[in-house]
This record gives sequence, C-alpha cells and structure tokens, in this order.
Amino acid sequence: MTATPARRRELLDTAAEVFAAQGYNATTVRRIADEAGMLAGSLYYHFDSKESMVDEILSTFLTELWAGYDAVLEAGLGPRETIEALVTESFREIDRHRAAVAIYQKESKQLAALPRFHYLTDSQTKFEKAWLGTLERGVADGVFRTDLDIRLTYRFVRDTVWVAASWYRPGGQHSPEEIARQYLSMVLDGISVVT
Amino acid sequence: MTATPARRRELLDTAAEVFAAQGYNATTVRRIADEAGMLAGSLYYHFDSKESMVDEILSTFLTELWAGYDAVLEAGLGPRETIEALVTESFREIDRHRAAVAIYQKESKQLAALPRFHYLTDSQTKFEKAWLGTLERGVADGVFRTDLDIRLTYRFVRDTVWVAASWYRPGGQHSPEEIARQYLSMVLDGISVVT
Amino acid sequence: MTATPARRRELLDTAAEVFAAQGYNATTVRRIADEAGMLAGSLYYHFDSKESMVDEILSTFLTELWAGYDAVLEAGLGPRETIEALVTESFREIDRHRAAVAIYQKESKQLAALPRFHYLTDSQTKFEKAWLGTLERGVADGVFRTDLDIRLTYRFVRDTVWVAASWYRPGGQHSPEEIARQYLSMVLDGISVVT
Amino acid sequence: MTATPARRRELLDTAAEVFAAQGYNATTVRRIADEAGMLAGSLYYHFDSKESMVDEILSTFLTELWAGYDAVLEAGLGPRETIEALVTESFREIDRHRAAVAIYQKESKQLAALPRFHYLTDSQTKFEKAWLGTLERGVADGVFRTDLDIRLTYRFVRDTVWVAASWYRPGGQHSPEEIARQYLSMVLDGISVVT
DNA sequence: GATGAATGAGCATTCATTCAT
DNA sequence: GATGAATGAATGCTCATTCAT
Repeated sequence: MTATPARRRELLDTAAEVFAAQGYNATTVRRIADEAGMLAGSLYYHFDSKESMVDEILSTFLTELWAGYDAVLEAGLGPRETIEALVTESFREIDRHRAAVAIYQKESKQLAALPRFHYLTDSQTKFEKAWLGTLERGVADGVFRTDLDIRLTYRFVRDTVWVAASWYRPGGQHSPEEIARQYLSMVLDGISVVT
Repeated sequence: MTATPARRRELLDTAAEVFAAQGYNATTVRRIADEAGMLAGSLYYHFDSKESMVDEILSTFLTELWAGYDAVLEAGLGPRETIEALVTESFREIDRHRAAVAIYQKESKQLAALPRFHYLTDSQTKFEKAWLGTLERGVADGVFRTDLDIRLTYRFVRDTVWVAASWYRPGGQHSPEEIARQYLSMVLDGISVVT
Repeated sequence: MTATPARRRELLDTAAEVFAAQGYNATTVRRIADEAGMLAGSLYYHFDSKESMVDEILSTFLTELWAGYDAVLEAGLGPRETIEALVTESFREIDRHRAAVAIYQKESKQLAALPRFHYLTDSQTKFEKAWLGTLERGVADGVFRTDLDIRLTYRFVRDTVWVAASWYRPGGQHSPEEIARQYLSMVLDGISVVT
Repeated sequence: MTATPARRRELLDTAAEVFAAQGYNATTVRRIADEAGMLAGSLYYHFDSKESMVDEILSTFLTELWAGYDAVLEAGLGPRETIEALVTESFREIDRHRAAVAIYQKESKQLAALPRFHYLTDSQTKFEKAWLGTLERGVADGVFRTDLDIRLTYRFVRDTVWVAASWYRPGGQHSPEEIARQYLSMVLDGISVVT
C-alpha cells in the first residue's frame, strides 16, 4: 500500500503532465483521473480542487527553484559566474520539473490574478531582482556590454532559458548541463564567428 | 458607416486582444461580444464560430508574415544578412500583429491538432526550413560558429525572437527595428565584453 | 411586378414545401427565405411570424377541403357512395395540397395546443362526425359489416387515406382518382381473393 | 436500489414518451430531465447526447421487431398466414414499444439522413422486401387479388398497421391481438358486406 | 480510498424577430 | 420591398464539484 504523500506526488505528477500538454483550462479533472486510473470524483479525496492541484505543482517547483537560486546568489560569485550558475541551475530545474516549468510559463499570468496565486507575482519580482541585479552588477564591473538596454537584455536572457521547457525532453541527446553550456556560450559570446 | 470588411477586422482585432490576454479556451464568446459592445449571439452574424475567429486571426497573420519572409529569402542575401533581415521582419510583425503572435505562441500547438488548423503545422515546417537552412549555410560559409549544436542554435534564435510578443507593447520606448538591432547584437555577438 | 396576393401564395408554397420536407420545428425561417431568394428578415414584410405562415397554409387547405367535403355531405348520397366520394375528394386534396396535408398530419397535434390553432381541433371534430356518422349509417343500412368495432373502422379508413400524403408525389404513375379507386376497392372489398 | 441498466431503461422510457408526445426536435433535454426528476446536465452522465438517446430507443425497438419478424418469416407459412402473423406481431410491437414506434414513424425520415442512423434505411429496405415479397407470393399463389397495384397494396397494408401507433394506448379496450384480428379482417375481406 | 450519480453554473451556438436604412 | 445588423431567449452540452454508499 502506497503511503499517502507518495500517492499525492504520483497524482500531482500525472496532473502536471496533462496540464503541461493540454493547458490548465483545457484539462478536465476527468482526464487527469483517467490517466491516474480512477474516477473524477475520487481525486477529491486527495485534493480540494483542480486549482489546488496546480497550486501544489507550482509552489513545489518554485520552492525547489528558489532553494537552488538562493544557494547560487549567496555564494558570493562574480556577475558572470552568477549568470552561469543561474542558467545551469535553471536547466537543471527544467530537467527535473519540465511539466511544472511549462505550466508556469503558460499559465502563471492567468493564475496570478487569483489571490491564492499571488506568490507567483512575488516570485516573479524576486526573480527579476536577482537576474537584473546581477546583470547590472556585470555592466558596472565591465564584464557585460554597456551599449545594450539592460531590461531588454534581462528579458532576452530570461526568456531564452525558460522557453526551453517547451521543447525540452528529459533523457534527450544533451544533458541539462551541456545545454546550459551551449546556451551560455551563445548568450555570452554570440553565435557569429569573431573575425 | 463602417463597410462590412472593416467591421470584420474591427471585431477580429477585439477578439485577438482578448484571446491574447486570457487564452483561447478561457475566453468566452460573451467576453468578446462585451468588448465589442454587442451581445454574444450577434457575433454569429459575422463569424461561424469562435474557432473560425482564431482561424482568421492566425491565417491573416501568417499570410502577412510569409509575404515578408519570402521577400527576404528571395533577396539572395548572405546568411548573416538573411538572419538580420528575418529577425527585423519578425519584430515588425510582432509590432503589427502582437495579439496574433501571442495567440500563435500560446495556442498553435493545441489548435494544430484540428484539421482546419493544419496550416499551422505546415507553416512551422516551412519556418524551420528557412531558419535552419540559413544557419547551416552560415556555418558552412564560416560566418557562424561550428562548435554549437545547430538545432539548439535554431531553437535559441527562434524562441529568443518570438517570445518577445509576450511582453512587447506597441508604441513603447523602442521601435521594432531598434529592438531587432539590439537582439541581433546579442544573438550574434553575445552580451559579454570581448576582452 | 407581381401583385401582392400572388407573391404571398408563392412564398407560402415555398414555405409549405420546406415545412413538409423538414418538419415545422426543424425548418428555419432562414431556410425558407433562402429558398425564396431573399433574406430571413425580409419575410417579415409579408408575414407576421413563422407561426402565421403555417397558420395560413393550414387554414387555406382546410377551407378548400371542407368546401369539397361539404358538397359531398350535402349531396344526399347513400353511405357507401358518400364514403367513395369522400375518399376520392381526399385524394384530390392530397394531389392539390400535398405539402399542406403532410404538415397537417405531422404537426397538427402540436400546433393544436396553441389557441390560434384551435380550428384544427374543430376541424378534427367535424371530420370525425362526418366519417363516423357515414360509417354508422352504413352499418345501420346493412351496407357495412356489423362485426367490426366502428371506431376502429373509422381510424382504419381515415389513416389509410391520409398517410398517403407521406409518399404521394403529384404527377406520378396514378391519378388521384385512380389511387382513390384502388384504395376504395381494398377498403371495401379487401385484398384477398373471394373463394 | 436501481441497477445501472435498469436506470438507463427507465430514463430511455421517459425520453421516448416525451419524444413521442412532442417530437424529437421540439423536445428539449431539459424537459426529459424534468420528467425524470433530475437536471438536464445529469442526463449526460448516462448518455452521450440527445441523439444517442433516440438512437438507443430506436435500435432497441428495431432489434426486437426483427426478432419477431424473422421468426415469422422463417416459419414457412403461406402468404396469407404470413401476412396475418406479421400484422399480429406488429400490433404486439406497437403494444410493447408504442412510443418508439411513434418516434420511428415521425422522425425516421429526418434521422436517416445522419450516418449513425443509416440502419433505419437498412431496416426500411428489409421491411419492404419482407412485406412486398409476401404480397407478391400471395398474388402468384392466387390468394391475393391480381387487379391491384402491388406497391400501392404494400403501402396500404404497411401504413394501415403502423399509423395505429399514433392513437394506440396500451391497456385500452382491445388487446393487440384483437386489434390485429379486426385490422386483418378489414384488410383481407374489406369493410363492406358481401352481397 | 474509491465509486456512481447527481448538481448547477456556465458555454458556444441557434434562431425567430426587430428595425433603421 | 428588401437588406444588414443586431437582439434575446433558448438549447444542447461540459465540467468542477459534492456526497451517500
């Protein structure tokens, strides 16, 4: 007999997969239940609502993400190394929580409108502070170019990394670290040959 | 008095705005009608269905996009100049069809499953051929780096450009051309200072 | 330019045809308008409502039917000859008003519930009185069998005649009079060979 | 506690009653639900659609009808006895499935246009073959009159029997067998006194 | 822990009807 | 006489959720 928290995880993983594939709104509770081999009503023994399922999926993911990010940010690295570490950590999270990341990308804007999901906005703010701050520090330190709009750069780097969740498939050709390495190489040095 | 095609356009613009903001599924026909100052049923005088609205929004956009892309591709430019022209053209399209682009980004995967939207898949294929081909040509010509996974590079450049639709607001600080210039600068030369 | 009453007739004939083919409820005003080469709204210049169209179709038919029936009933014929004349007259009406008869058969029960269509019920009553009365007279006179339930006989004869509207096509192989002759022959003498 | 198939039957019986009384199109799903003491949406737990309800009603009826008919047709009876048995069987079916028969009479033409109801057309064809064949055999054998249009006779007998569903009420004065006996007597020997 | 059956609110869509032009 | 555009009520259907068993 599976212990309750394990069963919960299992169900949430199933739900996350379906949410990621079909979108939160387009996913019916019945579909999740089907995938989990039970009837729709039975899910309500485990969860209060469909909303609380995404909630748990996203908050679990964000908790882990911030554990990793905070560790990086508190490590006292230089701006370039911080960026490198954040990107690498991000791809690791994508690897571990692909579905959750995809949901986050697609649905967080909608969900953030609901009070219970305000933490998404908070996270967004913290996120921006971390990345933008690091980039600014890098510009000040002379490691990043000064001729670029810093907010544009921020969006560029941020999106560049996270959209990867839309095509990334765990167990593919490249490890998350390898993908991070190539992405960083492109972001930092560009794709053109230096002449 | 508004001519019929003008009214259609007006309504589609309204619909596109709402679809982009709330997502296709989460958007009710009633909401669109509200926004257009009419009753839900009245929309059906102009359109067959909610589906045919997105259809017209997306196909109009893609038609225009490909007009621009085809012009670039047939201009006989070198790989670097082609990439530059495609990126610039893309940002111009984002400027002109922000809502449509956002819808395309968020919903095309779902919609492409329906027969009537197979042209989305076709477009996707043509798109990949155009960009990937140009990148490969660039690598062969020695203008793009050879040490990068070419498909990774493709996704990097592609996503980098189109996600911009999620935050871009027409009439903002930068013109589409200026944004294109800075994006290109980052993509081609990187964000780090060459030492 | 067509005079108004002629145009009305034309439109009603069109409507009757569609009502008969698709059923009253299933027929949309738009469909009738299409068939008449105009827009749905334009019909309302000629008629108050869809209901008033069937109303006019049915009442016109019933007026003519009763003109014929009354002539027969007042002719002072014997029971057998009366039945023969009524059946013949009925097939002539089916020939002239096929669509109206078909509508009457299919929809009168529903429509009779509405106050404006109470004349359908009245007609039904008169109808029963005429047929049932004649049959009873025939039984009393010894021209019709006495061993049959008279109401059953009435229904038998009535249905037998009118259902023909569901398959009858004007201009077919047999004239209405010929069909009447054969029907009467079956009803009166049976289909089996007398041994 | 009602078992599932029993509940289904119950609901279908309710639906059939309403369909027969108001017509398929004019019957709203809400009305059926009202009659069944539940909400409209609840019906969809048991059935896919309004269409699938008529489908099940009609196909169940036809299955039973053909069981009876086939038994008769395979019994090797003479033409007259076959007609007698078919008519009797028909009235028994009307007795058992009055609502279904009424629906079949009124709606099958419309419904047969839909692919899922093609079996209605098939049944119609088989039906015609059975009756017409028997009549032809009877004419050849000299038990039925030769001076009648055989197709007219077929329609006469067919309609004569089935329209009865429009007025028949189970539990009435006459048993189905008695009605069949009188109908057969009229059809075979006529209503007039042989002089 | 799970099922079966039902709720109730909401949704896309249809359609008879209206009316200014 | 007819059109184009809109109304508003109703319809079939979906779906998250509840709850007795």
